[in-house]
Amino acid sequence: MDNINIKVLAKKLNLSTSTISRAFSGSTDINKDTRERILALAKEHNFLPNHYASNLRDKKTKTLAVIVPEIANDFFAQAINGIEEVARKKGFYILLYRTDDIFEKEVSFVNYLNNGKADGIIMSVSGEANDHHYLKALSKKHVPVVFFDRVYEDIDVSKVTTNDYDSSFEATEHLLQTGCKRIAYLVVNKSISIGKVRMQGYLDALEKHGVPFNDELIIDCSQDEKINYSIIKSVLEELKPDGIFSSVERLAFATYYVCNDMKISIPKDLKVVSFSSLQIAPLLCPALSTITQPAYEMGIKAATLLFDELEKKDQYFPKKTHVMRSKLLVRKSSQPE
Amino acid sequence: MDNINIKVLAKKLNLSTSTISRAFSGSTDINKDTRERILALAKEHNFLPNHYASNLRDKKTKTLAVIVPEIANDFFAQAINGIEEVARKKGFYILLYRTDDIFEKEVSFVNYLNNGKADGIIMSVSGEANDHHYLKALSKKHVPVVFFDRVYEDIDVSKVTTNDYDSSFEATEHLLQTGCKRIAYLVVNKSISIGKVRMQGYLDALEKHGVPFNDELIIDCSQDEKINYSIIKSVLEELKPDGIFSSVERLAFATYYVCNDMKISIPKDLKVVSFSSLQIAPLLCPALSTITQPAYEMGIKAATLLFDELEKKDQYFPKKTHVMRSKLLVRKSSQPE
DNA sequence: TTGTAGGCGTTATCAA
DNA sequence: TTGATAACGCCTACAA
Repeated sequence: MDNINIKVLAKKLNLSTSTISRAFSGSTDINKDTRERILALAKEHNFLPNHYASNLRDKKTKTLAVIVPEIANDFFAQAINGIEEVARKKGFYILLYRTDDIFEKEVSFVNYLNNGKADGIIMSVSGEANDHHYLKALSKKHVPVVFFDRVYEDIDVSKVTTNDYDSSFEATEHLLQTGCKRIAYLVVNKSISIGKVRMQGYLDALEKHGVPFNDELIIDCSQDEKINYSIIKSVLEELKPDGIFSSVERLAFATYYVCNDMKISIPKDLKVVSFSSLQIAPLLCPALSTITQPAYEMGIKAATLLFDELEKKDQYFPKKTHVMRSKLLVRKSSQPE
Repeated sequence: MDNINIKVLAKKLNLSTSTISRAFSGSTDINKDTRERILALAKEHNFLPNHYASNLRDKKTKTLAVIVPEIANDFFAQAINGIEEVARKKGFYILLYRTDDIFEKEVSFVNYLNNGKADGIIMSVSGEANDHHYLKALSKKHVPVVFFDRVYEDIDVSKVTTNDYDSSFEATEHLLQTGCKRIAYLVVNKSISIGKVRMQGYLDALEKHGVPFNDELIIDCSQDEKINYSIIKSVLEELKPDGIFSSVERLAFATYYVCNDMKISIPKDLKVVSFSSLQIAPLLCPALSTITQPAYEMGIKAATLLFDELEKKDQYFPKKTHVMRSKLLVRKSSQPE
């Protein structure tokens, strides 16, 4: 019994395919007994209606595409958990895609989604704000998109972000108050929006406190951990900053490794604060001061916005930008002696 | 221009739908110019063949389902990375599902996959070895399955595991050699296979070294972090172990938190070793001794086995069990003074 | 090299 | 309450 479908069931029960179909659709237009007979036989044969065939008919995939730069990162892992939570309640499934922060991968995946593969997309973007026609094509097809955390400003979709500017400002100010004079800003790609916004908070805090801005201390890192290690190593050797403000978690880790090897003591010789949603930040050596975003809640919110939009497919849906609060958690790595 | 499909393209170009279809299938039975005209127009309209319709015809979804207990965990995150790597090269996509270690979720998702939703399944299981007919139903439909890390022994599918017994034995022996006399074994569900195997290594090491086994020191924890915290706290208060061997990463973290709060010094008062693929284990306070599994490679291997099986769909495919090596990495948390 | 026609499995519409 | 039929978009024999 290999290929089971409603036709086969119909024949076995001397019913029509439409009746079988109704047994699964929760329709009320069906006799209770009939339904039960059908479901019993279906169960016996482990039958469920073919998802792809149903989709072909109603153009509903019950699938959400989630696009993130990386997975092995507590922020995204928790955000995905939040998205999944909501999706599951709605009976939706998650198609996951990782871009490794490579813009081309993002484009190719989004294009792939362009023909009915998913009902909606939740993404944290990976590129710079230049050519986004691939995203505009989606909106023509009424595939709703929600950005979270990393967004393209020029695209009119709902967005879930955190108050990065404020947090960056606060973190930088905190470092200055602990006595730092030379704070390096670590960033992966300073021209994408998230790098820019976070940097602006840093810059403005410096200005407010009358600390001259030093271009050298903006450290543009890469995707490659080894390269980052050597970049940071030479920064510490040559520029001798007394504070590090990292816009991305893994650059803080790289800093820790370099400091371990160079016997630089955190926080005595160097204070470190980083954007990070690492749950075990308090367990690091020393405990890492973080700007922690409500990752799980952001996932929930992004998914909720997406479903709101999906459920009002026909009407115009005003795009919303939801800004959540991140928190500066001062720990040992940035404490004054 | 909302609904674009091959019919529309055909009409615009005065061609038949079959010709359009051929332009996308890489068929050679088509004039180069014709193909280019078609592809050009398609691109202009951002058209790609509808995945669901194609699937309905060829019964190929180009989708892999991945089922894991949790996502916010370096082991699984890295394994997923490995799976995705292979999948992407084959042009496949990943449908991700998280069970939270709840058996019912696993069953319901597997059942859902039972009707042509995915071409294959890679999973790390969440239940005990009892009723597995829901998995057997899959094999009847020739949906290949590969287990990784957490497996059901009684199901005949390919498996990718690590030498957990040896590593547990080695880790326990290591703790004994550093002078531990009372080693507690932390486990989440001691009756599932992975808990059992890891425990056996622990037991045998104790026996080899003539240390009497104490039932009290097998600590069965839960899914809930707060509950785990209090379980571990009372264990440390009342049973006063001098060593902890944790079969699961998050129980080691819980131990760290408890020790921080109770001012128990690791490794002086308590030595800790844990299964964990946490990449920043060396940065913890103190650096955590781990049994580290080759998570990424396991993902690669699992996906490769699955594709091997998919590509030989018609022939009989002998199920393979691939055992990879995990490594005991001794760090500060289990060092003798 | 291109076109015609039938069917993949389901469901909505309409009729009985 | 149930059944017949057409259609979703695509692909593949087969025919031209």
